[in-house]
Amino acid sequence: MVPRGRRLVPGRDGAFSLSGARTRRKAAMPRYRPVDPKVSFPELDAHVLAFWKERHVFRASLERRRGAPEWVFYDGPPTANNRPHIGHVEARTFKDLYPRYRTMTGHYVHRKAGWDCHGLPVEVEVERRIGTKSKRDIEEFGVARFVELCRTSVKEYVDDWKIMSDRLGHWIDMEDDYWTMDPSYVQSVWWALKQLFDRGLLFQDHRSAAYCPRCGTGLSDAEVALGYTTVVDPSVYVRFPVAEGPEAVRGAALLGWTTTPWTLPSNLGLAVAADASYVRVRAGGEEVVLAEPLVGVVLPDGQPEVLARLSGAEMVGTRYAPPYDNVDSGTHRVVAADFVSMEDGTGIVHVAPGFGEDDLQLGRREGWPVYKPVDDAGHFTDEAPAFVRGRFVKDADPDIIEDLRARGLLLRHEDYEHTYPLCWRCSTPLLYLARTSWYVRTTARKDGLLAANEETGWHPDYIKHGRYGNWLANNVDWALSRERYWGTPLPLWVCPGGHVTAVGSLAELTALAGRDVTGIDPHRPAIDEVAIACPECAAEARRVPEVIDAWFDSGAMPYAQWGYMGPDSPAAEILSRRYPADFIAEGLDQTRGWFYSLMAEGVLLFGRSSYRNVICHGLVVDRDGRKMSKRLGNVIDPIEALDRYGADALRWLFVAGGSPWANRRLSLDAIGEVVRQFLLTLWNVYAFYVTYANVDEPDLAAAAPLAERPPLDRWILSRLHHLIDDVRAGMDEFDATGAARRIEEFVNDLSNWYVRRSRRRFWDPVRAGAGTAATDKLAAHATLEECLRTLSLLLAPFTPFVAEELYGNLVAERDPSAPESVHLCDFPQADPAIFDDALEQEMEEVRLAVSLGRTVRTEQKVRVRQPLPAALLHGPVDPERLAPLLPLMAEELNVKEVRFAASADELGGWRARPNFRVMGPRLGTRAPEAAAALAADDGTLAAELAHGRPVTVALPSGAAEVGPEDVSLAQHIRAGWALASGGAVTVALDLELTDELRREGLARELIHHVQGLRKASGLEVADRIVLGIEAGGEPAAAAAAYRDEIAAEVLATDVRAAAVEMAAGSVDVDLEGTPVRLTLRRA
RNA sequence: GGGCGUGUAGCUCAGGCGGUUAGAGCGCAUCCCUGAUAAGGAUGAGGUCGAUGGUUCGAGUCCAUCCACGCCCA
Repeated sequence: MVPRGRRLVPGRDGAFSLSGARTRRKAAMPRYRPVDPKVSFPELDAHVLAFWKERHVFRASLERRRGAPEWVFYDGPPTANNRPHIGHVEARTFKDLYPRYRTMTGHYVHRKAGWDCHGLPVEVEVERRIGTKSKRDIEEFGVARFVELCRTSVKEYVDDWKIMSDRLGHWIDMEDDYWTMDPSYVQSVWWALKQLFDRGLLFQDHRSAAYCPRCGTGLSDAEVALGYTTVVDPSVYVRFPVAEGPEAVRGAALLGWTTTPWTLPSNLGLAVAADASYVRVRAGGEEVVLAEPLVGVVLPDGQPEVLARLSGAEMVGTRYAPPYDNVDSGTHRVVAADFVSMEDGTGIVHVAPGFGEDDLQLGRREGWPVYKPVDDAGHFTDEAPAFVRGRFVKDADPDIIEDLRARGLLLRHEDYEHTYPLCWRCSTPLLYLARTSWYVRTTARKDGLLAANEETGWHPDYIKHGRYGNWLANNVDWALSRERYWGTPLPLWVCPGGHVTAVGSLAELTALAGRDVTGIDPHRPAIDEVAIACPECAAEARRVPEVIDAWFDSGAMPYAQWGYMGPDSPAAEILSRRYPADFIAEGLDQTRGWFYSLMAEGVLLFGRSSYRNVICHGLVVDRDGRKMSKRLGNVIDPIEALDRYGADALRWLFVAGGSPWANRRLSLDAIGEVVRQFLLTLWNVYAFYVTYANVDEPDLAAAAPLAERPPLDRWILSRLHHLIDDVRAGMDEFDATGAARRIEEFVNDLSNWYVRRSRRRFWDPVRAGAGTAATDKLAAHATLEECLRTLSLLLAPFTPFVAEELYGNLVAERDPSAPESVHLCDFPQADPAIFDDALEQEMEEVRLAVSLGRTVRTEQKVRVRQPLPAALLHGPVDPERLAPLLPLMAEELNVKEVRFAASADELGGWRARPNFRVMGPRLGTRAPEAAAALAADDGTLAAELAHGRPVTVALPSGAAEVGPEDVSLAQHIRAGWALASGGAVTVALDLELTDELRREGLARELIHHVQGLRKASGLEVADRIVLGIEAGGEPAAAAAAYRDEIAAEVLATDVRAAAVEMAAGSVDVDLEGTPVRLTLRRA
């Protein structure tokens, strides 16, 4: 165990050593651990991870909030059948970010990891390995062996996930995690299913399922989706002679259309669109009925003569003669259905409920039987017409078409190209067959689901009433059963008498079975061997063969992760505290997956959704917008990316780089950019601070109170406190991206204005000796330290590693009373007393003016090292308020003074641009005319407007009055003038140079080159030197005139006009055509 | 085929309620600054804002249709 206050830190040489017992204690405050500007973030990660592990910081962060209000997070279990990819890093980033934040704001955020173990993907993975191709193969292989391999496979992949999560800094409890295959989890799911069964929400019905006749197995929806291809099928137009119906159709034939002729012997009805228009036409000597918009397509030849017209609704109830009389269902009539399309076919759809899903549901609505003269292998049974019996259905298509033609029922036959699913294993066209399935009656709770959705905070919000809301609005019952092996067994036992018994636990099963089965594995095949006596008739009941949809497992995690088995179970107390979740986060692809199963089970079992807020992030794609896949070879390995750039870079990229909702085009370069742009900028500021703080070890506690510090300090601290508010506001409304962008802007301001403008304050007194500047230096140190310290806290949830490093060095390693980790601290709270909105506004004006001044210098090709006499400033600013900030501007622009122009007119002419927001509505179509007049203005009109006087302009459509409010004014810049204008602010520079100023400029050149030489010679910042300046002409005169200033600036104890002997470094430079030789050595 | 989303500079992305001159970073070119230096600043090149049509005094923004890509569903 490492003693308190000591921790592993990297030494200067990159080696890690124990630190904490400080030996160098010169002043009131100890030195900081030196910071290498050439940081390696992956190395930083490694030692921070070691620190967290060593000190059990995650556990401590939870312990610290024990008893505090809970903020509930649920981990959506990843399917453990593949290695994690870079997209999972995004999900984990958000899963980590918000819980860390809430912990820092005073909540107890329990985080239990979970793994989704069951399901077809796992089976497929194992099948690939052992080479089985069908269910028969698996049964020959042995279900017990097969299931064992599934279990092993899951465990292997979970290890990969743990490594990735840990490396990313994702704090989640991996020790006490939940596995959906654990017996306690399975039994909790059983409890839920029994609840549903007891409430009449679990029932058996038919379901249209895709079936591969070659493999002899049903396919899951996901598998079917893999196999959509363009195929050519027969397209047949068939006559259905009307037997009885409205006048308009009597004696004609209804014209139906299908691409599956083999389903015609199973026809039970015809469907039409109620609000569409249908016509009876005479064509080629016969009369047929079809949808009006399709007449031209179906009957292109001849001139079909319209004999009658009626709506689909009027056709409902019409009876017709079916093409085959093998079925006597008494159903052969026209019904209305909303799936009838006017895009192709005839607008009259042949309905065979034994096959397609639409047909099945329509038949269910109409109370029709599920007629299916086809066996599970796709062969016609004895119920089918004699000439096709025993044959494979697809093979029978040509014979059926021929038979229809022979009997005069076929109007037309052609080829039809469309997308249709093939078996992803063997490319055989799939058949849709009605099979029995167990369902959850979610439609009975549809109102509850819709209400729960309304109360859910979706991020992004358009999911609620878009993708997800639409899905709920079209809710159908949840087809729960799967005829597979590796899954939660459906806990229903059925006796020969058809009595169904739902079993809620192994204990219940033990009671029913009359033997102790509490120790058995609740999976196939072991569970299938347990028979019970039917409670109703005492006959032997066996379990149904199905397992359940793995989505039900994952949706059960709110209660099953605790092994909840009802209000009397030991887990009831914990569930009452941790239900529902305040927050979940997963990818957009989960909309109809986990987001649904989680909400549906919550509503069905507990009457409410299982989550309050959800972050639904986009997917990661490659830089061409393509999905990342092994096949395309465009995957980014998360571990490789983490090892190369560090975890913080990836995390920051996902949070701050673009919208979380949109798909992300990701490349390794983009990650590197984050490092340079954000992390290195922050690191440079940090390294800068530590370097100078270590030179003279200031006593920060003695710094002047804020009100007495310079405006620059008050400005950055006001910005800092506004930042705190902004970050909190963003995080509270799940807008981490907005919060991160505010932080980015702040770090930019801190680095490129605060530090840039404060640099001298950190070292001047070191060189000049203590004096009046000492107070100012202390203020600078205290201010920058506060900024960095606060940033470490603000950044802790976002970039936990670099935040830990900053906090450790700046706080924890110096103050034994402070928490040892930034993640054990409270999130900062803004102090409104520090806000100074006026100052922030004024600083913006000054920065704009500086930018304009730089523009002038660039345009005039006058380098910044050359001092100029004055800058002239004009704009809608308050000179008095701006006055304290002018020294900043003078220094940055290297001018002797900044003055305000008495009037803008002395700087240049005016230009007025139309302000359409005002002028547009007022002048309407004449606005463009007025704009043209202003564009043609020579400055006269603009000058009037600039002085607040309205003008009358002559327009082609007549005179119009234009007032100052109709325009925005800017200075007009004439070529050759040393002046620049942006918005209403104008800056001019006085370019008149005296010999005096020229010499000062040369002195600054000399200083510049000496500083470069110092560095090139390997000197430390505080080393004193002896300097030799060999020059002639003006540079020599400048060196002589500014000897003391140069000496002070470059820390020279001696400045000579000759070469320094034993020089540590020398350089030859050219100053305005005069050669100069500089030499120096340590004093 | 349907639903939802996305499409803005070579690349990654911003662009409250419509306001006419569309921005940032990276990359490129030129210049500048610099004891924070593998940073920073200025200027420039680079855009038919996916396409077409419409509404409006005015459209990247609103409407319609279409195209491409992604996800989900068939």
